[in-house]
Parts: sequence; C-alpha cells; structure tokens
Amino acid sequence: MRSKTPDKRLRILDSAVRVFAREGFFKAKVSQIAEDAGLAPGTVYLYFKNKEDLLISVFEERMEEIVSRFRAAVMEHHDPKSRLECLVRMHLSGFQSDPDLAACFQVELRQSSRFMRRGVKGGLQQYLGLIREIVESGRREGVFRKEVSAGLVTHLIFGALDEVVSTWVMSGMKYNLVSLTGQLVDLLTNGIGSGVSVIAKQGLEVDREADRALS
Amino acid sequence: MRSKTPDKRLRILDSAVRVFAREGFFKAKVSQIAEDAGLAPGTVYLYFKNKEDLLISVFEERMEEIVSRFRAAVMEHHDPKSRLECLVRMHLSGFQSDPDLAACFQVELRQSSRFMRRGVKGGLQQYLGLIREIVESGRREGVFRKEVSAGLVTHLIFGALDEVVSTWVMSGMKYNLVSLTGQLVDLLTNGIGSGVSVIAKQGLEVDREADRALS
Amino acid sequence: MRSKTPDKRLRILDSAVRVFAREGFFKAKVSQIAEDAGLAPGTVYLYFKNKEDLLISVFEERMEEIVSRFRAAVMEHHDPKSRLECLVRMHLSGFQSDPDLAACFQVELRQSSRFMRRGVKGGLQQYLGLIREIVESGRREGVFRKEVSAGLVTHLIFGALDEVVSTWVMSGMKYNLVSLTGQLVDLLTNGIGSGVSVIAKQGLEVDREADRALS
Amino acid sequence: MRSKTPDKRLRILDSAVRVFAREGFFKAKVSQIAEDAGLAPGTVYLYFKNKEDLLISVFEERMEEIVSRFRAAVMEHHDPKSRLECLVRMHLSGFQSDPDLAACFQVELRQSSRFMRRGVKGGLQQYLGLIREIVESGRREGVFRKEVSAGLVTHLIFGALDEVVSTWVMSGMKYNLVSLTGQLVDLLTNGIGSGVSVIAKQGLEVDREADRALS
DNA sequence: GATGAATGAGAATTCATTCAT
DNA sequence: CATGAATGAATTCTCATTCAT
Repeated sequence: MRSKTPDKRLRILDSAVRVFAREGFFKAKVSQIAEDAGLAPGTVYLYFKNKEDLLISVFEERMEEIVSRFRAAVMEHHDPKSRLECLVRMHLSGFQSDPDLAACFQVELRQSSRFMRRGVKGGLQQYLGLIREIVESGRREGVFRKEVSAGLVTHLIFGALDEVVSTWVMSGMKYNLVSLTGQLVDLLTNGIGSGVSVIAKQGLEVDREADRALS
Repeated sequence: MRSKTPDKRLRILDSAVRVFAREGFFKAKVSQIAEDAGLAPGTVYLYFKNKEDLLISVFEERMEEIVSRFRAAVMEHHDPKSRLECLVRMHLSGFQSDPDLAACFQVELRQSSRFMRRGVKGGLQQYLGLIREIVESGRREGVFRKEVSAGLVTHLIFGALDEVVSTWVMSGMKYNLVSLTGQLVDLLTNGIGSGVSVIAKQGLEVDREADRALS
Repeated sequence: MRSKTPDKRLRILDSAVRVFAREGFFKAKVSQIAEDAGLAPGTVYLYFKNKEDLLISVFEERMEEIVSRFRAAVMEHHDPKSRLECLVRMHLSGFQSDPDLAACFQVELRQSSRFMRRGVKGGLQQYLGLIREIVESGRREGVFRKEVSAGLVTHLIFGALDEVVSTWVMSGMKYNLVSLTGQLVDLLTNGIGSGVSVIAKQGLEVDREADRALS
Repeated sequence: MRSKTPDKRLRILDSAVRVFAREGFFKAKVSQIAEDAGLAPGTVYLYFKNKEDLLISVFEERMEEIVSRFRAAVMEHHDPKSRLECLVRMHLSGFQSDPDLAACFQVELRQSSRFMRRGVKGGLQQYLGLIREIVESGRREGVFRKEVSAGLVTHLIFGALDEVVSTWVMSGMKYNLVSLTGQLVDLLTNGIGSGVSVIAKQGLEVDREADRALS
C-alpha cells in the first residue's frame, strides 16, 4: 500500500492538532507529529511544506469543515436572532468539545507570524463571511439595526466570541463555555445598556466557574 | 534590576518596540535591539532576563502607564456612558497614534507563548479591571444592565476593542480607527438588535476605508 | 544492468549531461534527471547504482566513444606532429561543439570525489593512453625528444589541453576555442623558448576574445 | 582572554586544512574543525560565513602568502629562464612539503562549485599574474617567443604544473615531485619536439617512481 | 556597570535511495 | 521492467545567552 492517500494527510493533521495542543507550536517537533501519525519524518514534507504550513493547514482545513457545518446548521433557522444564537452556541460548544483544537486555534495558531499578519485569508474570512450573512439577513428583516456598519457588527460578534473562548482556554477550560451562550447573545443583541427591558430571561444563567474566570 | 541607569532601560524598551514592530518578534535579534539603543548585546541582559521578558516588559510597562493615563481620563467623566466612550476613544486613538506599539501589542505579543497562555497577568488584568470599574459604575447607576455577568460584559467590551484594533493593524493601518468610536460605543451599549430606537445619531459616521476594511 | 532497454539508459545519460550542466552536480536532483528523461526516479536506479555513478558513467561512456573516435582520426595521420595537431584540434572542437558536455567534464565531474581521487581509471587512462601513443610514435620516428619522460610529456599535453578548456568554460565559452589549436601545438612542440626560429607561421592567429580571456 | 584574535582565525584555517585533507570536504564536519582548533562550533561562524567559505578562505589566504613568497624568490633571479625554473621548483616543492595543503588545493577545493565556477578570482589570478610576469620578462629579453599569445603561454605553464601535481596527489604522493623540475622546465622551454639539440642535460634525471606514476 | 567574543544546544529539512505494488 | 510514495539519516548554522575582562 504505497499510494499517496488523503488518509495519510488527515492522519498527519490529526496528529498535529494533538501534538501542538500538548507541546505548543515551538516545542512540538515535526518528528513527534510524524511518529504520532505512524510515519517517517520525511513523509510529513510530502504533504506539507513545513511546520508552519502544517499549523496553518490545520486551521484552514478544519475551518473549512467548520464553516460549512455551521452554515448548514445556521441556515436551518430562519429567524436571524435564532441564527445568531445557533452560531454562538456552535462556536462555543465546538471548542468546548474539542479542547485540542481550541488550544490550537486560540493559542498556538497565533504564534505563527504568517497567521498573525493575516497571511491566511481563507478560513477566517469565510467564517467572518458567515457571520456577515447572518447580520445581513437580520438587517433585511429589520431585526438588526441598519444604521451601523455591518462590517463593524460582524467584527463585534467575532471579537466577542474569540475573546470569550480565549479566556476559557487560558483559564484552563474548567468551566462550561456553552453556558455563556444565552447571555452573550443577549448582550450582542441588546447591548450592555439598560435602555430596554429585556423580557425573556430564560437561558441566561451562567456557569459559576465561568463567571469567576471572567472576573 | 531596576537600579542601573533607568535611562538605558528605557532606551532598550523603546528600541525593542521599534525593532519588534519592524522585524517581528522572532526575526528581531537581541543584538539589533541593543544596537538600536546604542548598547552592547550583553547590556540588554543587565536589564532584562531574556528576549521574551523584553517583549513582556514592553507590554507591562507601557500598559501600566496606559492604564493610569486612561483611568485618569475616564474618571474625569461621571456618566458611565461617557466613561465608556472615553475609554473606547482613548483605546482606539492610543493605538492609532503609535503604530509601532500597536504592532507590538496586537501582533508580536501574541507570539509569546507566555503571553498567550496568560502567563502575564499584570497589565491585561489591570486593563480589564479598569473596564470592569466602568461597567460596575454603570450598573450601580442603573445605566448598564445588571442581569448579565459583569465579567462577561467586561470581556465583551475588551474583545470588541481588541478585534477592531487587530483588524486595523492587519489591514495596514490605513484608515481612521478613531472614527469607529461612536458606532462601537453605540453597538456595545444598545446592541445590534433593532429593539430600541436610538435617537442621537451624531458621531456615527464611519470612515469609508474603515468600513471597507471591516467587510 | 546493461540489459533492459538500452534506449532508456541512453536517455538517462543524455538527460544527466543536460541537467548536470545546467544545475551543477550537487544541485541536480535525480528526480529532475528522471523527469527530463520521461521516467520515474526509481527507474534511474535500474540502470545506475547512484547519482555519482551516473556522473561517472556519463564520463566513462562518452569518453569511450570519444577515445575511439579520436583514435580513428588521429591514426589517419602518419606524421606524429600531424597526429598531435589532430588530437588537439579534436579535443578543443569536441568541447566547443558540446558545451553541456564541456561543463560536465571540466566542472561537474571534478566535484565527484571518486573522480578527483582518480577512482575512475578507465576513460581518463584511455585518453592518456592515446596521447601516449602519439608521443611514442613521435619518439620512434625521432620527431619528439627521447631524453625526457614520455609520461611527463603525456601529462604536459593533457594538462595544457585541460587547462585551456577549463579556462574557456569558466570564462563563459564566449570565444573560439579551436582557434587556439595552432599556437598550442606550436608551443607544445617547440616550447616557449626562443631557441628555435620557427618558420611556418600559418594558423597561428588566435581569436581576440580568446586572447583576452587567457590574460 | 575574550578578544577576537587573528590568532584564532589562523588556528581555524590550519585545522581546516588538516581536517579537509584527512576527511575530504564533504565528510569533514565543521564541528570537527572547531574541535581541532580547540573552539566551539559556533565560533567558526564568527570568522567564516560557512563551510565553503572556510575552504575558499584556506585557498585565498594561503595563496596570498604563497604568491608573495614565490614572487620574492622568483624576482631574485634575473634571467627569465631561472625565474621559470625557480617558480616550477617552488610550486612542486611547496606542495611536496605540505601534503595536507596539496590535498586541499588539488582535490578538495575542486569540490566547491564556487571555486570551480571561478567564483574565486583573487588567489588564482594572482598566481597566474606572477607566471605572466615571468613570461613577459622573458619576452622582453628575447628569451621567450613573442609570436605566441602570452596568455596562452601562461596557461600552458600553469596547466602543466597543475596536472603534474594532481597526478602526484592522486597516485598517493609516493614519489619525489621536485625531481620533475628539470624536465618540466626543459619541456616548457624547448617543447617536446626534437627540433633543437638541447645541450645541458644535467638535472634531468627523474625519480623512477615518478616516471612509473606518470605512465 | 558595560562590553562583545565565545558558546553550544538543538531541530528542521532534504533528497538519494528503496521496495511494495 | 517500471513506478513513485515513503523513508530516515545526518549536519549545518543560528542566535540567545554568558562571563572574563
């Protein structure tokens, strides 16, 4: 069985996520990843240009899958607010259920200067694009405000999600991240101001640990 | 380690910001920084434990100054919303007026695993603390909602600011970042939902370039 | 190892000359040579032991053909001096008309330690043998001096030819190498001393570019 | 004693000659050379750009010394023929008395593509320059022929020397190289042709081993 | 305190070669 | 015979850090 299989490529990516999460990007040795995948070091270079390319590929390829999965789920909802909630919930639960991936995305990936300098457009742009679609649909239906920049709104949502997940990762992933969904959606939708009396309060209880970690 | 010539210490920090911004953390050589500061490489180690410590110190010491300056300005306002606006404006204009520092904080710093693993508590916590104070004051005065986690609100604000600045840095710092202040404060306060009819609309025009970059 | 398709063997040798000349021995990849020959990398190893063997084989096999061709031509002459002139002319014109081969022989081949340590006896020895025969015939006929070592004379001739061709290759193969034949033969025959008044001066004009490059 | 001394540079060069001669250029490890010089591997890179630069530097710097030493000796003679003989003798005895250097110059150096592509002009050109001066002086005094290209004559002399030394190195340095001086000078001066009756025949006996090796 | 020459650990990467198909 | 995916050995070179002066 000596054929260049997509299977092998995937095995390398899986191993990379594991090893990067466990060792950190710099400490991780390519040979470790190869070994974890049951391959020789050189084989990694048959599929990836170098170690950084491996990290970026983890991101891009996982992201692609994530975006299409999220989009499918989000688009099952027709109410923009439900869409937003769906996205937030999936974002949080996605990372919560895959701590290795969370560590890769929130910590290790940022150590790639290529990533930090946004040399990587694909995955992140697609994700921002999905958020943007939700925002646009809400604007069309009059559920979301139109007098503010849609781009800014998009980044507000992404920034909030990213920060919340980062905080969770940094604090040791000890609390229930998904439990923040309700409040986060509420905050994004209604803001922090007390102008409106928000009525429906179900789903707003936050994990105690979460609250402590955020403080 | 704080005795010696404080002057030299500062020269090193200044040079570090410049060199890190220009070269990136990993490409930057300690000897480059020393040369930029007009010193020998060994001298850097009289003031800083190692290269990463230098990066972290840049952050911590600049942050200390920033936090106290921001706090002073913020506290001149008594209305929590004005305080928030003051903070947002200062955050954005602070980075806008010091691109090297912006590059250091938003890009290079994240490449330090010690930072990313939140091994650095001081500066960031203080900054989050300042935001938190604003939030708490707003809650006490009934201007900000109390039924959501104050910690979450704090991170929402920080996450939004951080993402907006990052996007600006990544897109080449080409547009007027401060012009986003009005909309950002509005969004944070009132949310993205169209529940409220927000009245005062002055200060909501956003730089065209900004809008394009955010899309 | 000589069975298989002789055609393929030759294609590989031809490609090797081209690729070695273009890339240099070390930069040249076996896979490049294979590709140039329209074959898979592994196939090269059905015909040659390794990369160095390929280089050596290029030399040996081309040399074999060269020696027999040169010998045939040389032996058509019966005057030893004509024989020498014939050899010099063919040596120079041979390389001049095949720059890739010249580059291989004069530059790349020397980068093989096996060659440089004279681990390769065949081709070169045969060539030296041919020169030797010319020398011996001249001695028998009293045209060439007998009181000096025939071996030394042989190497003198070869050394002169080799150096002249090397200089031509290094200087970019820009001038007419064959134009040196007359003078070179004259010098070899009569020496650099002005003891003799050499009469026949035809064929002694040297290419201007050649003269410049030799200076 | 922590000063960048020329002494250290020289120690490295000496060690390099030894190690290159013993191991060959490619097998030689930089760390071996460093160890031989009593230094850390990294130190070598303080003085030389890389391994090839080290090899080239050995050549250039030794050559410089050689050329000036040879020139001094050669110019003590005023008769061009004596000058030539002096040069040939020094060339042969120089290599004979320093086998490591001979191995470096005749074998290892050629494995550097930078050298083989004449990326190194200095040393060799100077040496050719010295030969050229001898030739020119002989022409002025009517001792050497003027109707042939001086450049060609120069390369003829160099080519002969180079080939003779190479043959000696390849055959194991087993015979007396200097013993070839007389015949070589005679051949260069009077040529291989029997046109002239050369009279003085002293100094023309060649080492038996030499004669065998040249055959 | 300051210097800057010396250190030396450490891992990514290449590519000739193999061998299962 | 031919293939070409997989192998894995093997070493340069960098540069943060030290420490004798």
